[in-house]
Amino acid sequence: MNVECHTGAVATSTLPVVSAPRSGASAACCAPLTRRPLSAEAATDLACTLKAVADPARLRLLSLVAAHEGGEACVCDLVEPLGLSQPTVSHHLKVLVEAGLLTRDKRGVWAYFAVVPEALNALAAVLAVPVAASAP
Amino acid sequence: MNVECHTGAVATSTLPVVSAPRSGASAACCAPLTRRPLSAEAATDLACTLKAVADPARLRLLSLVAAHEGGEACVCDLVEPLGLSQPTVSHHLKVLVEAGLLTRDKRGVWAYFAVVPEALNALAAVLAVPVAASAP
DNA sequence: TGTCGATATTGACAGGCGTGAATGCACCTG
DNA sequence: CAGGTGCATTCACGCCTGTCAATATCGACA
Repeated sequence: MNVECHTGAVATSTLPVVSAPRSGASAACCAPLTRRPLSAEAATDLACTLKAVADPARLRLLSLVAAHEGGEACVCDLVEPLGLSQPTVSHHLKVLVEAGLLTRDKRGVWAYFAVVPEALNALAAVLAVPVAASAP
Repeated sequence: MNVECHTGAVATSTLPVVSAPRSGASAACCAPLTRRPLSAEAATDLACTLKAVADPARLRLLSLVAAHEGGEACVCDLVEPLGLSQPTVSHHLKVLVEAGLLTRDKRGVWAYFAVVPEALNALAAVLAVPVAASAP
């Protein structure tokens, strides 16, 4: 497992989800995981994005940011409720941004983060099992 | 991060998804991640299940099993396409089973694995962003 | 310009995790 | 019963990662 996890695009495929917020939009937009085997490369990419989400601190960050007033929050809003140090929170936020799940908007001294719904929805779409997954 | 990741139930909440395949069904069945902050405990549980999925080998396993004839596959069907050793494949399968994402059915000498659609769908449901996540 | 406050980066450490070799176990078959 | 086969477990190793302390960077403001 030495994967780099570059930008955060998970098999961007050919059709972007909505309008590619950054470099590579988000998670595999239209590959229902089940149905047919993933290629090793596609699996690696998907795993990169999932790894970004598979952490309690980052899940709470996503949750906190989304639930925050205006749909955005700055680091100072997040440090206390998480109970982690500021550098650690900053680190997790960076991971989420690089995975395309969060956007960073620096206004003055503050950095405001907001969730990218398309990214989360794309992830959900990959995991979801289509109605007839095993019935050809 | 020292979390145990016991059975694989992610905040089973009160209403089971379909009929709890094992001990604790699967992933948080009805908590849209966004909307309101996750508790530390809920986040830990969710992360446990997500960690089980956030691995290239295990993603491919899920994919291979689901796409396999009959919707089930035994270890010997999976070792070669994955390119990993049999013990490693067995290890990954165990992780997926303990996360409630796969079922193990030992018939004679062979162990047949099948995906638990409810578990994957529940995971997807948690990640998906409801239509109006930031508009109260 | 100098200082303060908010955030990001670096360095270092401990623990977790993916991996394979070797081995054990259960079940079928002769 | 003996041998073989499919799968699980144990052990050990190395990389990855989450965390914090210390420090750097950048913008606001007097």
